[in-house]
Amino acid sequence: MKRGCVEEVSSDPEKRLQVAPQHIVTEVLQRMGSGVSMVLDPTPEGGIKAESRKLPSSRYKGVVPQLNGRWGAQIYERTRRVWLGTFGDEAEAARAYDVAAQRFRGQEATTNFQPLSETHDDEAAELTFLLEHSKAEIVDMLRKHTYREELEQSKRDAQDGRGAIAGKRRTPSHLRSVRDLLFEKVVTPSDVGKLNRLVIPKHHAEKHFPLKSNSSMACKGVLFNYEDAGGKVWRFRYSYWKSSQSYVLTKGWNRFVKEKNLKAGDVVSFWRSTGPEKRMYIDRRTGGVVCDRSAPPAIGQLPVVKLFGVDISELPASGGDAKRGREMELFPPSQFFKRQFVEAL
DNA sequence: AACTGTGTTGAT
DNA sequence: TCAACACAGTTG
Repeated sequence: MKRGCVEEVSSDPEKRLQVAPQHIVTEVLQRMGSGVSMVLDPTPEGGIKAESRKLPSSRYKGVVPQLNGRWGAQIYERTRRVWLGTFGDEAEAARAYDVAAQRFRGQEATTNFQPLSETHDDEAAELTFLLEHSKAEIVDMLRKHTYREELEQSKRDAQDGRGAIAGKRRTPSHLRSVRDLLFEKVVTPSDVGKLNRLVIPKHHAEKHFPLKSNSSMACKGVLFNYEDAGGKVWRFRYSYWKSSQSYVLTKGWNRFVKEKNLKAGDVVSFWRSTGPEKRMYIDRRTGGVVCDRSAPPAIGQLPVVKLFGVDISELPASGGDAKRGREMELFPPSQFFKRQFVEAL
């Protein structure tokens, strides 16, 4: 039910209606809190109580009703369904579908609303944003309802670093494995406790992750994407807490602690790729051992390619084209340790 | 208990 | 591809 604070800051969705809702006509029967066919709802609906159990179809493509009155969004890729999350608002679900459709199928995709056009600066930026992220990343953002927020952040970032490296291409993955260790921290009890935050030592924070003080970024924080040794992407909110005058990773940190079973005394290290991409990596190890700087956590060079425990080296590779598998950056939300989709370009 | 999203199927 | 339906698996 919670919504991202920056929700729908950009383009007005209503003006973008492209595919007219086909069945505006029969506004569907109100969904009573009842389930599909299980509950014998005694509602005196005047004789159509049989129908009253049926879920209302959505007028939007890719949107399906949920029993609780919410809406799910989904898109199909080949034979597989890719779930895009649930939404309280039907149109919001439809917008999620549109985002996925345009990332999965390009600008020609059929959308519920006006598709993104490169003629508007704003929408061109969004198209770029879409291409800069893998399908899995986009889906993850949609499911977590962080898409708008991350899009806006990327626009802000683009403002800052505009100029020199305008039209550069994506760095090939084999060039992304070179990483510099930025710093590491032995986590304290409070870092792994119920405070749900990691304090970044001030000197490291100011050196590697400077926040312009007084900027909105400093108060509300920014989102960081980190990749772990398994290739999974973690998103953390990074911000400055005035009260304690400290830099912290907040939202998202708790999940990392839980999933990695991080304990006080363990060491987390932060890395950055040396290429122009400036990808960031996070790694962890159990307490005490000194890190070997010459051996950064490498992915993509392992003999066996594993994705969340699933060996993907056997997946169909379609003609053995080397280009295939370029974008195998899967990182399904932690709940799904199954092969959701491996995208090839 | 409430909710999410997967398993499955039939229609297009 | 797609949505409808049922309901198992998760989450709060």
